[in-house]
Parts: sequence; C-alpha cells; structure tokens
Amino acid sequence: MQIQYQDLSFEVYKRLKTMILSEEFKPGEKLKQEHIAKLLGVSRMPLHKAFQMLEDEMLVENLPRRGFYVTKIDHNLMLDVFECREVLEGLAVRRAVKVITKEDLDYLKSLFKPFCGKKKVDNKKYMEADQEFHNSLLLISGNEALKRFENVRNVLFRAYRGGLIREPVETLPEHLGIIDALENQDEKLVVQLTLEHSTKTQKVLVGKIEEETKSKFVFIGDEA
Amino acid sequence: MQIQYQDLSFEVYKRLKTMILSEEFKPGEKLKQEHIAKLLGVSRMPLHKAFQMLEDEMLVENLPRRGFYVTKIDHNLMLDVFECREVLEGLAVRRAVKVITKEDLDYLKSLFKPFCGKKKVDNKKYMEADQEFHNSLLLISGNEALKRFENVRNVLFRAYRGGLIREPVETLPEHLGIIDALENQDEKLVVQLTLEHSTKTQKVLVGKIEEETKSKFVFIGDEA
DNA sequence: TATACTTAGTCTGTATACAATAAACAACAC
DNA sequence: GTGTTGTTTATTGTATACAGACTAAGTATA
Repeated sequence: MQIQYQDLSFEVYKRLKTMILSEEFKPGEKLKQEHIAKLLGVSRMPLHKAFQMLEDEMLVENLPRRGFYVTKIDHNLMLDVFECREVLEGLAVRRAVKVITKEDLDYLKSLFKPFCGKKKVDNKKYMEADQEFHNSLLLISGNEALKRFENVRNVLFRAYRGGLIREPVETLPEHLGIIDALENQDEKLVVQLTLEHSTKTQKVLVGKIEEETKSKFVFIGDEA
Repeated sequence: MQIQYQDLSFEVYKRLKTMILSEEFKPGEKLKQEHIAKLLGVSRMPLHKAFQMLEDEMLVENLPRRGFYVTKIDHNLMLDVFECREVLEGLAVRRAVKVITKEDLDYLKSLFKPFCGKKKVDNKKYMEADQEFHNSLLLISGNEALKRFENVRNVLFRAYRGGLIREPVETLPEHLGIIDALENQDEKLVVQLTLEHSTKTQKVLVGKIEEETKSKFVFIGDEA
C-alpha cells in the first residue's frame, strides 16, 4: 500500500462531514465560507473544494450566489435513498457471494461479535457496526461503480441520528443470517435475506414518518 | 420558472464535458489546468470546480499533485456500470409504472417515432434517442436519489462511442415494448422487459470485449 | 553505454486581493 | 403605519501571485 498525498481540502472535507453528521451544523443552516475558513485556519479555496465533495454526498446544497446550506433531512428523500440502497445492495451481495474471501467473512463477523449474546448493547456502537456492515457489502462486491454510491450511505447515516430505526435484538440475527448465507455461497438465500432486511426497515420507517406527520397535523390544529 | 444564476464553472463544465465526450480530449490525456484556463479564457478556480464535477461523473480522474486526466474507458468498469444501471433502471420502471402520465408516455413515444417503419436509420440520432429514453425512465420515476446517478449515464455514453452495441432493428421493438407495458401499467411485464433489454446488451458487450482481448493477444504475439 | 544524481522548468496547491452580487437596514413617499 | 426604494454592509465568485512538488533533461561517473 503506497502512501497517498491528501490535500488540505480533504482534511477540511472530513472535518466538516463529521460536524454535519454530528449536527454541530444543523440541517438548513447556512455555512458561511469566511467564517468556517477562519475557524479551520484555511483559505476559502480548499474549503470550497470540500463543500463540493459534500454536495455530491448530498450533505450540503448550493444555491448560486447564496452559498452552501446543510441539506434538510427530508423523509421522502430518505425513502428514495432506501429504495436505491435496496437494489444496489442486492446487486452487491449477488456479486459478493461469488468473490468473498475468508478474510472478508472474518471481518464481517468481527463487526457483530461484540454484540452477540449480550442482553443490552450500546446502541451507538451497534449503529456504527451496522453502517460498516452495509458499506462493506458494497466494497466486497468488487464492483467499482457500486463503491461510488457513498452519497447513499450518508443520507441514511443521518436518518439514523434519531436513533436506530429497528432494535438490535431484531436486526442482529438478520445480519448474522446474511453473513451465514454469504459463507455458504447460497446466492438465492443471501439475496432474499438482504431484501427482507431492507424491506422491514423501510416499513418501520414509513410507519414512523406517518406517525410524525399525524402529530404535526394535530399541532397545527392546536394553533388554529 | 424563475431565472437561475449559473456560475462560470458550470459553463466550463458543460464545455469540457462535450469536449471529452466528443474525444477532443482523448482518454488518458492529461488536462493541464493553466493551458485549458487560457483556452477558455477563465482562471484556474472555476476550472478546478468544473474538474471536480467531471470527476464525480467519472469522466476525469484526479491524481494528487499530478493533476487531472481523462478517464480511460475500462471495459470492466463499463460492465460494472451496466450492472448498476440494470438494477437502478429496474427500480425506476417499477416506480414509473405507477406514476407515469400521458405526457410522459407521449414524450417517450416521440423519441422513437422518427425511426419506426424506416428501413435504414441514422445510427447517431438513434443513439441519442436511446440515451434520452433511458435517462427519462430515471426522471419519470420521481425518485430523487435515482436522478443523481448521472455518472452512470456518462460512462455508458462513452461506451457507445465505438458505435451502438446492438442494432436499432433489434432494440427498437424492445424499447417500444417497454413503453407499451408502461402504458398498460403492467408492472411485472415492464420489469421483465427492462431486465431482458439490459441483459441482452450486456451479453453482446461481454462478447465484444472477449473478441477484443483475443485480438490483442494475437497482436502481442506478433511483437514477440 | 548505462545509470544515478543534480538542476532547471513546469505545474499544482494554497493564500490573498478584488469585483460582483445579495441581504439588511434606513429613509422617504403614500 | 405600511410599503417601496436607495444605500450600506456582508458574502460570494473570480483573478492573480507565490511557494512547494513533480517531471524531465543533462551531466558526471562507473
């Protein structure tokens, strides 16, 4: 593995990304260039480059001559992204099942080992493992184009900010089941399990959104 | 429709894009910033922004401290992209079949009208219609995330440069069949037809690649 | 003759400075 | 008092300048 030079803007990008994902910058907030440039001690040029990277990952939006704003997490967009993830992940596992190595499998297993057999799990840590698991599936597939769909992952990561969509006690067995099917190179099963896993989460999400929408209507009713 | 300001870099981006797609800049060619900046009469800053946009569409690659290069059309990448398009388009038509309007259908039909019943068709024009057809499917779906996968389209556009992968006489009925199924809101059929359409093209592409690889080996043999 | 090292030149990455535009606020007219 | 217009201020978009890194050519040495 050779050492790769990373320019300043990449550092800025990483920093801003964590700040957005941790909601130090709130959705809808304007990101003032000069202000942030001073904050991070860089000029506006590498900053601008970083903004663009974030734009491609759907973390910020650019309004010409107005500036960059943190994208609001829109529920409809979230569902749209989930749909895409579903089919892309389906593709990923179909390929992964053919090329997966013992090392890959060991890695996937290691992600969830800390949570197996535990009654109570650290939700934040589990969330990270969950993310990494789904990301790894894309990478293991070996499809170069798939690897580029990182923007999909970011929107979903932000979706998780309100907490996990489903409980670990429910999803952990599903994850392990997918790993098992990959190990046994059972293409049909792994595709089925991945699809089910995704569909279940989407259904719960739709339910939550409906709830939210309802309570919003009530609130508006109170105002009138 | 309100007037939107487009910054210089967007103009530069569009210009460079056509130059790359028309192979004024050859695959693998280095894009010297200062040189192109002078050529287009802009500074290196909007140029840099344009380069980044192109990078996200997989039209150029950036090597840190080396500069930007036009991406070589790699056959493996092309197949990877085709796989992604297949599943994304599957998703697109599943949604499209539910929300498609009469206007959408008329537009899709109008794309291929000039070629219907003709014995000989202008391949270049047909290629453009083909592109627009597949792009439209993504747009009609209404899935915001799907619309963002433009990079997929660009790689494939470049794949077409060597000519159409399959003949219009073969693909035209397939396209019309998909439109018909959309009109009849036959979800199952439209998904099946779209999948078949894509799979056939991929198969032909794989065959062409194998041919090419073979002839390359012969060439190398001659050299030795 | 081939290889390694030095040095000049070119190009990228970053910072600063300037111009153009949008937002905010105050003054004026209705 | 409200709405509109003009002016100021803040912020973005673009150009230029400089420093550091890479490339390549040329010379010296084995």
